[in-house]
Amino acid sequence: MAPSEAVVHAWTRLERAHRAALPTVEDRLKAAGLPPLAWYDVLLELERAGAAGLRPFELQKAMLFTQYNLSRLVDRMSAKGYVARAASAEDGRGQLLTITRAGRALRRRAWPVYAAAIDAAVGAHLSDAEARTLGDLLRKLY
Amino acid sequence: MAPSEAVVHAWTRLERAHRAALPTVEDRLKAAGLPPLAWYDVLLELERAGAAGLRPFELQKAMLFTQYNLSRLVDRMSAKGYVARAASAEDGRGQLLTITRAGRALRRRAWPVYAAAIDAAVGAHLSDAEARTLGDLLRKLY
DNA sequence: ACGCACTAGATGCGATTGCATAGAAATGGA
DNA sequence: TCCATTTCTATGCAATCGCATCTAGTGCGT
Repeated sequence: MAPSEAVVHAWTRLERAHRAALPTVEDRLKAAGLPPLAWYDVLLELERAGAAGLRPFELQKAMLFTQYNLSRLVDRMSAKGYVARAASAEDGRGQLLTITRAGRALRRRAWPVYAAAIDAAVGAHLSDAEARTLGDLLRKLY
Repeated sequence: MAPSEAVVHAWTRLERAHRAALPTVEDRLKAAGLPPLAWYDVLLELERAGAAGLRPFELQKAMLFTQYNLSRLVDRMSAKGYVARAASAEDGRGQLLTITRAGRALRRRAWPVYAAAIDAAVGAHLSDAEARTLGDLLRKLY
């Protein structure tokens, strides 16, 4: 109930680190004429899912997105032709999302920009060992 | 330019940890009838600044907020009577923001809820030593 | 088969964000 | 001093988010 000072500090810095790093990445993507980060994440998940595709609710849980935000994000992405929506075979309510060829191309094109941005936002500040420790600790939070 | 795998993992987990923790905190504040987290941060900064107050651009840099978002946040907060806007004495363009009595009261009232939320989102998952290490590593990112 | 609670997903509407730009005052030369 | 540049803050407008709710299917108990 009453967090220790170390916990409060960790929280505060999580907030600030995120507020510093995210715009760095988003700005670089935008500067390269690429869509926002969330689009990349969706494409990556769908690409990993392969031909089997993913249901929106699975994507939602994987990405920790709200239901309505994912619904609209998929709207935008399918309007641009990066993801395909098909009726689910097993569930009459549901859909099955798959990445399109254009989606794969976009993800491939975005990766170098994204990678450079990650390096600028994170890699430039930490040694590899530190990055590993940081990742391990953050993993415990969710 | 090409981040190591450890760096990419750290980035990914930073994103996810933040997406998990932030809604936890925001939801609890809302459930208690309190305003969003950003309001708390503003009140805290202004309270620390004391009677001298802070200029909007100082607050903006301290909080890593965009200029227009801070401008509008201050609009809302001063409309509710939590912060006071006064013309700056030294700079004819600028303002001087101070926290009001009501603002201090709100912050005091919000803290127990916020503290419990931080503990749920962070403290529950980490030992104190881990929290300290995490805080130190995150500090390097900004 | 029926009724009912639950899940999947979409959507109207108001609030907030992001972008671009405006306006007004300070600052730094020539 | 005068002009150009930069800094500080606000704002119109479009895009996105958050909330509440809706529709359609599913699945279970009887």
